[in-house]
Amino acid sequence: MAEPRFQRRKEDRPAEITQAALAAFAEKGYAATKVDEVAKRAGVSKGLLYLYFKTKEDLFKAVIRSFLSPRIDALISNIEETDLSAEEFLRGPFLAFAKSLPKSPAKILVRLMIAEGPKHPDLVEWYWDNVVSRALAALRTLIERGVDNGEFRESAVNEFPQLLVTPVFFSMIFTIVFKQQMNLDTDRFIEAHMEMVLDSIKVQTS
Amino acid sequence: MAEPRFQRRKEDRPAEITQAALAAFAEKGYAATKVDEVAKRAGVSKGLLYLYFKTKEDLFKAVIRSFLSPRIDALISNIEETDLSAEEFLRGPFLAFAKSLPKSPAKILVRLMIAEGPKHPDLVEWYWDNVVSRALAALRTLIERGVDNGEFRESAVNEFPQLLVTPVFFSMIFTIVFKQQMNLDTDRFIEAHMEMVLDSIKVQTS
DNA sequence: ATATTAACTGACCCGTGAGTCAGTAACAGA
DNA sequence: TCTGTTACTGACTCACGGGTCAGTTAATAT
Repeated sequence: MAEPRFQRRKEDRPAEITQAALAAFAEKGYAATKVDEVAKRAGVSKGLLYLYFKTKEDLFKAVIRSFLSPRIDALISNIEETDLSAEEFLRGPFLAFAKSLPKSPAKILVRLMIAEGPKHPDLVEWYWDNVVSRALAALRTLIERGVDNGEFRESAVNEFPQLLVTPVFFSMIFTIVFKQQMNLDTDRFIEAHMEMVLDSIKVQTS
Repeated sequence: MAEPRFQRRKEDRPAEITQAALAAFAEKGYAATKVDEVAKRAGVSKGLLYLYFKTKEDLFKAVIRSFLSPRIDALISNIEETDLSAEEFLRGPFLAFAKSLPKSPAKILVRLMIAEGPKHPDLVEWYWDNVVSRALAALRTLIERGVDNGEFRESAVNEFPQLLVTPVFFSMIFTIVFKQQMNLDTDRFIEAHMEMVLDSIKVQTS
């Protein structure tokens, strides 16, 4: 009759805890978030949390890893398998992805990486290997394809594919830090930047 | 004869302490930096630090304020008083300033603002009022001057002067987070972006 | 029913570091 | 040289939060 005080759900706990931790870190940052608080959000005792994650830092790393990998994998395979022209891909799927990021929880993770990265070098290394360098390589491939096609001229974007992505990061940070002060229209901001880039690298056809 | 154990230097202490705090925060971040450690770096006891700054948070705010104001004032009055054309100004003083930022301690402060900003809303407000909004306004004026001169066409940069500045922030963050992984040539990166922008907004004269 | 396993709880421990304050000594003035 | 002022010291307090563990209870097997 009496409700059981808890259930045993070994499988789901880690994901639930990670989710709760993301929310908590998002609100308060890493250092200011208490492990107890994360446990409470996940509907779990602190002791159990320490059964699944050895330390608070360990939990932090798990949060980052579990949320970033899927997204970036999707984009990369998208680039590799698309049969759109380079310009079409940039204007279509890439732009859509870029515009979605500042609205997604990813922006929280980016902030956490900036804030806590220097204290967790092995996490940064993982992040570089599994996310950043792969994304940069994929973008570079895309641009080169455009050059080979005769769509784009050879330009600094070949060397610095980051130039495609600066307004995305800017938007994420700007909206996090200054959300009380100003409401940046990130969609139009990112579109405008894309126009500038294409203006500059497209081969004139007239 | 015996060396005095300390000197009384009311005037210089605050600046020395802020300087020490900047260095410490830069290395470890805010939360992980101990007040004792800041005091030690400044060659001062913890008690004295608390004579000049009421709390650790107070110290943090003082650090931000004292280092950012001067730089931004210089840039703004520069824009207002220059007799260069808009393009000349962008290619000259503005570009030089933009390239200098990722190499200066300013990048540390930017990281601190991102990391700690959400926990210090009044600091963010000050930063917005005294630094960001003024800088944006000055840039907007500069661009409009260019349009009025017939140098530039009307473009998204009028509405989003931030577009001029995205690679600067990107460079600062990228070099902080990934300094072990990759050495971004921030000068060329920022120059390349400037070229793209000018390409895109310059009125064709040929 | 009973025993066994292991998922789970929460009170406790203890290092850490922000902030205090009673005392000390540098400097100024007489 | 003595005296008053106050810049300065550093040992101390105490709240806080990461991490532990002895015990409890849900689920499973016999």
